Amino acid sequence: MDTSQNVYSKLADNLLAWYAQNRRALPWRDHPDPYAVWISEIMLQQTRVESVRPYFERWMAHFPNLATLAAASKEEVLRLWEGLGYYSRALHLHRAAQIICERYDGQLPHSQSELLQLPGIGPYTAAAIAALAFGQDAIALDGNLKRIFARLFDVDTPLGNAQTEKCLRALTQAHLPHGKAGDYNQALMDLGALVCTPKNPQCERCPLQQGCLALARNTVHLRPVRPLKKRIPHYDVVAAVVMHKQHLLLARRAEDRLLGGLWEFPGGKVRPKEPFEHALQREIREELGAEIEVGAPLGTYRHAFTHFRITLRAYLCRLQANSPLPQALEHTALAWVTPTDCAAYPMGKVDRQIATHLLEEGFPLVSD
DNA sequence: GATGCGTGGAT
DNA sequence: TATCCAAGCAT
Repeated sequence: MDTSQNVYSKLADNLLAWYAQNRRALPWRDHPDPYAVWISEIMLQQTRVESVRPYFERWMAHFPNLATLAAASKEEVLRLWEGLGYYSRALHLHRAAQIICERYDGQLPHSQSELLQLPGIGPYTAAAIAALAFGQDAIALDGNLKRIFARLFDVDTPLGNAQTEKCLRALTQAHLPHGKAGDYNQALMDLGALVCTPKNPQCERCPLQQGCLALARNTVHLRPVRPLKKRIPHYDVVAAVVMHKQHLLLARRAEDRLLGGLWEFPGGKVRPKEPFEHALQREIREELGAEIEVGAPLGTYRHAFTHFRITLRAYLCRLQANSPLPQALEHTALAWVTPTDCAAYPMGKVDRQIATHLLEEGFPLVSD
């Protein structure tokens, strides 16, 4: 008789039975190899399944295995990632692939401690790979699991709080069916995505409703308790489409900053009460050591980042006759391109909109 | 431990 | 339109 805890809890029983009938068909579930699990887990960080789906398919077609990823260029990797956001994920993925090739003969390590050493892999992803790819008893404590267990046990302390996290980890661990961590984790993620959703949860369809304390107390909509949010600032930003000798200027952003590694039309924040044209001349002088004439406005773009919003105004610009050529003083590279060339340069959303606009509206023919 | 890091969809 | 938020990680 097994007297250890290797007796599945009623919770896990009900959950796994529900999962057997309701599991989602997801592209990465058709790929049994650890590489696919890893790629999908990185893409899914803070990102919705429906956003990830086409990116994953395209990525696997382009980089079918770890070796092809390791051999790729950063530009290629970022181009395939463009639009997914949090671009350091792509650069970390690329660097980790190279480390795995060198240090582990191209095979993802199995232990969570070794996985944790790799760039872009934190506690969640290490546990997810260990459980889903290698069948280990690990808890991938993501937002879904936290939400579900905060409701099941009516946890009334805020997420992010160390005590709350410890409590939720203990609760999820206590119900883990040994040897079935892969299904357990994925079942909870599917339940969180399909039934125990952040808004309008479908409690009447939930396989765990009988044991849900928040449902019994009518506090489901209050759980989990979210930490207080800060107001996000708004900035006016200007960007220069610098034309010179029938080409326009792109600049590559530093890799450790916002939109790291992506190419942009250079510019920057407008200071309070500063005229837009003046701000643009100042930014180009500071960043590129060049003097420009600011010409026609090319458009206004509003965009929301996670922690601030911008209104960006783009202007057609030319180098002043006596200006030095632009240099990459704050960027990592510069390129003179045509609008058609832009497709090859990974960009963030707004810069891509500007590039597309230039392509569609025609390249302004300015002689100089 | 707090902050910085994208984007698109739902409400 | 504004807000919320979705399978976190690095510093």
